[in-house]
Amino acid sequence: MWQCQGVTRPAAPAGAVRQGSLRELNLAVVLGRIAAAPRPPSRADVAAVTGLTRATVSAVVDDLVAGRLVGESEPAPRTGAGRPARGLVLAGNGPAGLGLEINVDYLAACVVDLAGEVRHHTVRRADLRPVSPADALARLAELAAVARVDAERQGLTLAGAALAVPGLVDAAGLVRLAPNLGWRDVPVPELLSGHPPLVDPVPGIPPLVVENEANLAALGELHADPDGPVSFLHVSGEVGIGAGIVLDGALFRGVRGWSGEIGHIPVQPEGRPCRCGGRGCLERYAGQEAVLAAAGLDRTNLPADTAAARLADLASADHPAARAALAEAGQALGIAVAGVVNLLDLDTVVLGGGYALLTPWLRPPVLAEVSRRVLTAGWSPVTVRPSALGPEAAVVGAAGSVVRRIVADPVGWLNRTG
Amino acid sequence: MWQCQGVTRPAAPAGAVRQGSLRELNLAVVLGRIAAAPRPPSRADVAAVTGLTRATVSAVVDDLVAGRLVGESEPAPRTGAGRPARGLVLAGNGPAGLGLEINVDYLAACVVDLAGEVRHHTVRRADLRPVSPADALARLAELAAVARVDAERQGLTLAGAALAVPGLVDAAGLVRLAPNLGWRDVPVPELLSGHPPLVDPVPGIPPLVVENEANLAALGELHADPDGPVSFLHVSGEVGIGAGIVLDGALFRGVRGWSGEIGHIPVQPEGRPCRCGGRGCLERYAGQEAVLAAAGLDRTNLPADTAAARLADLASADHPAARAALAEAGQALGIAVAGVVNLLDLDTVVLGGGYALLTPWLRPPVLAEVSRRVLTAGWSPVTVRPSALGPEAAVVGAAGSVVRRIVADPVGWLNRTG
DNA sequence: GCCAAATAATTCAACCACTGAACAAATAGC
DNA sequence: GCTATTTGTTCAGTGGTTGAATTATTTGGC
Repeated sequence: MWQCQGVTRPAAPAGAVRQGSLRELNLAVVLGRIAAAPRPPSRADVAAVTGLTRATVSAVVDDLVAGRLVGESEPAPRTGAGRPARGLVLAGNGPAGLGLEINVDYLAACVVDLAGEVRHHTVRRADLRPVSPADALARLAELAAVARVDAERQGLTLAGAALAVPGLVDAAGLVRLAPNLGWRDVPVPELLSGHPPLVDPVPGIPPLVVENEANLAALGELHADPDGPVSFLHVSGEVGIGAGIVLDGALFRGVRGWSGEIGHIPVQPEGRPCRCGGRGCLERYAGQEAVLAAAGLDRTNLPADTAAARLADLASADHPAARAALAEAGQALGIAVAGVVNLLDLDTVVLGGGYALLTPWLRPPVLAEVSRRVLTAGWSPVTVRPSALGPEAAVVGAAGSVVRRIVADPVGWLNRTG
Repeated sequence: MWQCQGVTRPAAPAGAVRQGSLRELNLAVVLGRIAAAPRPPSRADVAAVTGLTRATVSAVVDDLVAGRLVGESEPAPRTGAGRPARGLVLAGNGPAGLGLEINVDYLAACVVDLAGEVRHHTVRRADLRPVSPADALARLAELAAVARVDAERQGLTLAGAALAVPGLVDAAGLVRLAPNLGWRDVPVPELLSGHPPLVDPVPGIPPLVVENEANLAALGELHADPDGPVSFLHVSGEVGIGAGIVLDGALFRGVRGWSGEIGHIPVQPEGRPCRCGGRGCLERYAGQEAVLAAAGLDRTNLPADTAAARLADLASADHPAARAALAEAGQALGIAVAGVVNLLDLDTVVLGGGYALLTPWLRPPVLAEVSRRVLTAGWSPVTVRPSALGPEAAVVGAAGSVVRRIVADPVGWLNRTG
């Protein structure tokens, strides 16, 4: 009688449900089930799970197969008596997503197919700070062209691209600020428009999304582990510190897409001045520069992407300054994370980017601060674990965001004219 | 060509769309449109906005009118030539929500109809700290019974109830901890089960939801201003400090419903010890107790609910200690809010509860810290404004959460057997 | 005062996609 | 080889939307 449940998000009555929407919605439902299933399901399995009849599922699957979104796995999984089922899998010769990344000392491109498999991956190391944005994007376009050729050779069609950038991006793809690259107000889509198109346009799928790398890394982590938590904080420790917030299986971007600036959460209100204008920001205690300085390392002759590995080596060898530096960084990180957990009630924190390698030394102080400062820590333990993808999370997440979009709404792909 | 847009939440393929779902979904769509319209729309208006045909809208509206969810406003709005439209309004004689609140020094009950109008409101002042949870809930049940009679006298049917509690509530309605009430592990639904039922059961609508007051207050604020922001932080300053986070028009509750514990965000990592076990929590700098002490007021002979008014009076009269106390509280609040805004990229902060009255003195220091510490403050101003509902936000929000649920999913009400 | 234009709401045959049951296909076990 | 069992397809039936035609009710011009 006194059944209780939380105040849930209202079932969004976004748009009206027209006649044809029925099929459109069920295409997404069936495709989503096939994508989420641990092993290739039969039509009958899908029908049982969704509540649709087998007749309907068959009809929907026919459409999906005709549109190269779903294939049948020939060696059907055997169960027992009865006619053997034909397993349904996401097509490996249909649409794919192009992931791109520009970072301080490398460019990267990768291709991910519908099933989430990485089918192509290139990283080109280069210090991009002295390079103009236009030149950097020109080099990126070359990588993209190579990726596209490789994808087509494998029977894939690039349906969209996402570019990870270490900075703040607005809704139009303008990079407002990427401090570590030295970029300010760089109109990425415009600068790329002179180059050959990256992808084949598909209705409903934006050809290029420019997004903060920490956000895309969080998405990558989300999709890397289908059985993982659906709500978590992903903290990327690079030169700066960014965070991606995943809530209920979706990236939370904030009002303007600028969420996750955890690096500027105050951890010592009147502490060290920060280039953001504030004082005592987390970045000044747990950012790469601060940790290297505390460990007594000279960052000028240490490539940014090897700093974490170097620190991990030293810490493994019981180097006292490195250990102390990581303990201090972990404590600062823990103070910020405690605030986040108090605010958002998350139960999982993923340490990504450079932090992934350093998890053994960062986790204890982070957990100590969390258990001390989080009101609900007694009832609900917080898990702190390293990223599964590490530094590749952003590119892979970028490519994955494209295919996820197609899985969530396959109608555009199915209706494409090409 | 290079159209850009953010990585959006995937269209949730929650459940399969069966044949009948079509009508169910459209009932919600049409009802939602009628609810959201600034003035009573005609059937034709709804058809134009939703994209459904007028024939369909008429059929759907017939169902809604038959189910007492929608009525026709007799004095139809005149437009020009043509047959006059009949305005559609949410019914004032259909379902309503019962809002309840238990706080430190009062009990409250209110009834809100589908349109969001408050049709009944009672507050009973009493210090509930010395009262046992069972007795407190017994008194609350009396208030509820009175509210129910009044609602029925007005032709309303109570379809569900929500109870606001100043504490942490789990999914089963168990109040794990309500420090200022002195409650710990109070099974509210069980204690209320001996009393006459609060509401008439409706399928799909939980008869009683127990929820944190700050969360419900944020919902109240959301519905109080239909043209207001859909994402904001609502900070309730009472004895403790709680926050409700509204994202895209929905309350964000966290993994276990324990989000919003902004009072325990560290603002001085090694500062004043807090009863939560941590140090330097916001509550120790901007909570009622801290502010009163800083202002030189004795909180023991000052009822909790008049403390804010007293402070506002003193501050208005240029009382130096009160001014200084509020400046210090505002600064601490600003540090915490800056962290939240950096993390979530919100552009609106609503000061509620006791803070509403104190906004003139809290806003400047809060804004100062925000503009100093938020990375994106230069491009995106943050608005800090007082709550529109003030201390009534939680009860009204509680009752409103019930009717919102019905509007979002009217099928349960329409299919009820009663 | 009457008629045309305009807008609102309803009616109705057509159609689309799902439903449910029957049926064909394919295998395991006896 | 026969039965039980499960998968997948076929097909008439049905619910709900569609679009056009029709009715209803007002304004405005002559």
